[in-house]
Amino acid sequence: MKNAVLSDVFGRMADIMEILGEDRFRINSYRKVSRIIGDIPADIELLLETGRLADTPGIGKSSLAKIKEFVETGSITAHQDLLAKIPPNLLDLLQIPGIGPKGVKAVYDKLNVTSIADLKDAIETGSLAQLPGFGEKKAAGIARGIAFLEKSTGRIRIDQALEAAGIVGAMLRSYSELLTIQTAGSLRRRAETIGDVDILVGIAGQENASKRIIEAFTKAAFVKEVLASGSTKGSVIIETSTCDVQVDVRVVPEESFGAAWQYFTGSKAHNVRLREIAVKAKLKLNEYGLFKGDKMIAGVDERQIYKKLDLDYILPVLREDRGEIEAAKNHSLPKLIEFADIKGDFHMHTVASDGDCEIEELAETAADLGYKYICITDHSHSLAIANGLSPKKLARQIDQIRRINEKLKGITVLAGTEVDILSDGSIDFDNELLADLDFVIASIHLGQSGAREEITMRTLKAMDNPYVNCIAHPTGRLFGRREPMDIDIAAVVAHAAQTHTALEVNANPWRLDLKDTHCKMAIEAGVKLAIGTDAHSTVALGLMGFGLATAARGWATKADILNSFTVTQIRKFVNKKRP
DNA sequence: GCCGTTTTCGGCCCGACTGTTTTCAGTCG
Repeated sequence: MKNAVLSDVFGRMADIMEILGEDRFRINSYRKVSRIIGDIPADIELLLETGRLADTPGIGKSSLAKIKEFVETGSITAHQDLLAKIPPNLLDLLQIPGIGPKGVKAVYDKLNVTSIADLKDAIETGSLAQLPGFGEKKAAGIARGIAFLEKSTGRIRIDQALEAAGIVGAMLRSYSELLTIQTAGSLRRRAETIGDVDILVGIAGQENASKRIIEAFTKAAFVKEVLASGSTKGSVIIETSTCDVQVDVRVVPEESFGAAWQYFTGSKAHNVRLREIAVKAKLKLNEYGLFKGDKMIAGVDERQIYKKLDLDYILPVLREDRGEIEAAKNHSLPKLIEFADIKGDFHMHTVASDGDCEIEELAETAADLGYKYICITDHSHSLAIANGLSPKKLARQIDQIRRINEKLKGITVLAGTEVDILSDGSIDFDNELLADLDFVIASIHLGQSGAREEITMRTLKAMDNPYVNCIAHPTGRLFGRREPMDIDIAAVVAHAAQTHTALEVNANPWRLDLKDTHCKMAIEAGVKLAIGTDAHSTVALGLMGFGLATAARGWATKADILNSFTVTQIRKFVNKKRP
């Protein structure tokens, strides 16, 4: 929790310094520290104590002192000093697309604008357009930016981004079969949420073709608003079934496609590191290729970019500058979990609780996906709102599953439950009943707003139960709807390792819980991860890929993921904990 | 502010698009 606040403090210091026009390299350092702290899954105090923070690249003496001050006193003097230099609401202006630090400083200095409301007034009265360096068009653009900001919910979920990419991709494919079309950006990296959708188009030959493609894209029927339209790049807002999405299309010549794909996939931090490596090797890296002087030495193929920089190929899910570049240098990148490794799904609901379909339907769909098993995990009786099963009903479902298994070929249905962790940390079913199940996942649904100690205690106590094999959606977050519970993940991970309990990677794009950095933390502690789609329909079994990507973003290999186990191996895993 | 198989000082990644510019700054990714 402190990490997020601290990361924000460094970010805000950078923002203020930028408005004040201070040295941009210094500002960059603050931004980097902000990102690094935001990426750290463990509590910052712990890292500070162990001295590991001081060894972290990017965090120097000065930042370390500020972090120490924050941990000890709860605030940073330098931050307070900076805050005193600007009106409190001025930073809000930076959120508006179309106005940056220079613009914010100008409207503050010249028009005494100190908030978004002030800026709106300045646009309406025309005084913004009068300001040197601005003008009618710029003022109108900023007005649109404010409107967008007021309506937007911020970043979108990955399923929403994929829908937008599908819409634009289909249009581009129908425009010409000869185009190479790929998604890039945070969507390709399968980041947990997406800012805008980046689509890259490769064309062979003709000069004018690029401009025509951008024109066709920006004039397509799905376009709600054009943000930019040039000869190689177009940026628009499109409407999807659930929200408005910004989509950027960039066209590059085929011979540069690999370099461009690398470049537009990011992350920015990853790319900065790569270009630094290029510069050190007396090379230049941009979206058109890797160059030695004027000569292109890589560009068509993305893999060649990494190769020529003396790096092993880094999969998009790892490109966050979280140690993957160092690992690529000394050939120690993990072999990440792949869909082909997945043999089953640990979390799904049937009509017996709040799902839409029968056990057999789930089994058939899973078999079509190539799975060897599924685990049925309906809710338990305390979760009345989800029609949770009584002990009697669960006992009957277990019998039903045994009978179904006698008929099924090629796939095994495991009898399980998603049992509620009650307010005192006890489990919603008796151990006697749990002992009849093949696999038990436990989760908190009630009292999620409890204090940190309480939520953590409940979770740890649940893991002490010898029949609990996995904690489902450990933080309970729902993007845009519910903040994660206040829970000590480091303690949960340590206890999971101790009690031989797996942690779930919930694959639902609303959840992705555990998240990537928490997955990495769990893996480093030797904890197994169980990916569960939490499907309430057969279609939702297809969400596996999101959980898989999240685990892979946490550097998961086959050995870390319970879904790669056979049924026999799962029984062994379960029995190891049982009395 | 951070960092160092060319450096403890002097560097620090790269380009497209827009608008207000008469040669470029600001913003964005």
